[in-house]
Amino acid sequence: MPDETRDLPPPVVADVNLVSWDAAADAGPHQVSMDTIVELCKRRGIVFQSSEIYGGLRGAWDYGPLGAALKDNVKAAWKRAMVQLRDDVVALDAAILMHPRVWEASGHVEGFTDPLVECRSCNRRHRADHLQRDGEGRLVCPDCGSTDLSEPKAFNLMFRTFVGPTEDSSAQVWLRPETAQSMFVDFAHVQLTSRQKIPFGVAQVGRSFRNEITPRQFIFRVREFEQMEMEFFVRPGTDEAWHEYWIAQRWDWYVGLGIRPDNLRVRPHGKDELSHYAKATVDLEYRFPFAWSELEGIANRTDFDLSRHSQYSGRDLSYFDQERNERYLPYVVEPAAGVDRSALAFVVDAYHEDEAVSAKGQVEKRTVLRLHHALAPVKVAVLPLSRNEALVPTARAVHDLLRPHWMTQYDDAGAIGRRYRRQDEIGTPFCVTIDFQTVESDRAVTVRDRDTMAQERVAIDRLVGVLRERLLLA
RNA sequence: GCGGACGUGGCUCAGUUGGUAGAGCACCACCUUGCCAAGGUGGGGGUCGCGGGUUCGAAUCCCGUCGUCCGCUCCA
Repeated sequence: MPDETRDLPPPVVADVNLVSWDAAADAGPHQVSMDTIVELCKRRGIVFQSSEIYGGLRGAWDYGPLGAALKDNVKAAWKRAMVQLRDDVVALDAAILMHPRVWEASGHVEGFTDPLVECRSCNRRHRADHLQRDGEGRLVCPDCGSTDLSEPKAFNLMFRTFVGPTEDSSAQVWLRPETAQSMFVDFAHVQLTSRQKIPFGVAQVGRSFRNEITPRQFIFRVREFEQMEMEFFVRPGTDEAWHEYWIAQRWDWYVGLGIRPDNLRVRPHGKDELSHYAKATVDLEYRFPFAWSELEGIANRTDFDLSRHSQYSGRDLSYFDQERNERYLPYVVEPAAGVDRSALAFVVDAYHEDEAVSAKGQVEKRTVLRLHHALAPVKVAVLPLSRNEALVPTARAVHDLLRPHWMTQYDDAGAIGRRYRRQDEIGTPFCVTIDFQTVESDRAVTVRDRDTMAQERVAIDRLVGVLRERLLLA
């Protein structure tokens, strides 16, 4: 007798903020403007425009030293939660270039390259060359009969390139518009070699490319971006429960990394909004300064993808469930997140302006990025109280002590208060300060907390241990 | 894609009716202070997004182009 609950998810303990779509709720209050975020990112070398000295390229952005570290941290946190801490998800790192037939099977070639018109009455899209015309030669919508159609447009949202030296059509390939397809195409191979049983998932972080008509909102909508996608293969009939499960899991991931729940919501897609492959989709949305916008889509893709790839490749991608003694084509639940969007949301949510009392006793504005420790680009800054020659060698030694453990910065330029502010602005959780007492008597340093600005004196011998305890790295 | 606005040193901006660019902050050096930013002195850095045109002469006028923002559109 098979255990009927074996392939079901654990119960969902949901405090998920399920909301229905409400356009009126669109204009929420924002603590910080996008301009401020963009300016901070540019000024501190976190993110700036690609190819800027040539005038820039639309929809392409470069991550500077701190941004690269932030982005790496986001991806690492995702892989840790999705793969490392789980028995039932394995990783994949597949090629961006894939056999062109993949995109025929997936529906992307059809959907992306034909001249399409959109009906302004019923919002359906149709191939312009398949429509009838009325007596006056106007195209007619086959669904509602309206002639109010948009001009035909080539929806060429995939980037095209060529393998090999010749640019003939047989050499044409696409840059992938999503990472998901490699998980489907490689499904059987990964399942076999990893000895996974359904339910299980395949996770991948990687670049995708979409020739968006209108890149917008800084790094929110771009043409080259990174995705964190996981395809979770389940037995048909258990898909809806797993869908709920993953919605809750993904919610917890963002909240666990510091996103305020008030700024996060789950928006189920309406029927008209569903993709061709999906039975149900929800968007996990963040309240960006410009609008509530999608961070991640969590879709029930059914067996659409495996079925299509079985059909197009001629390979049987069904799965034999030994325990149930039955063969079936697995259903797929897919949490698909954007790295760039998440990074942006983490920065926006972490941005705070508070007040601090200056050396002169005046209340001054302080900008602080309250990033989760796991996401902060720099974990510890080492600051000698001054550049005095009595302090510098010890400060350097302390820095050398810490840098094997974490990403650190050493800074001795300018007043100590200014250096604290610099670190606050990039979200460094702790500053370690070396003063005269350190070298003259107690061999201890002060550890200063980013959020409270409180300081504690810690012996250098205990420093690594204390910081390890304080740093919440996952 | 359409309409509007904009594009001056790393950042934020000023540049009068066209005559070959300034400020604050930042940065660097030195001095000073030394636990929560912007004290002193000195210094580097821009030819005004890019290309073309008008003009004796353009950051300043015109055209094109690239890019940014807003609205609409689009958004697998």
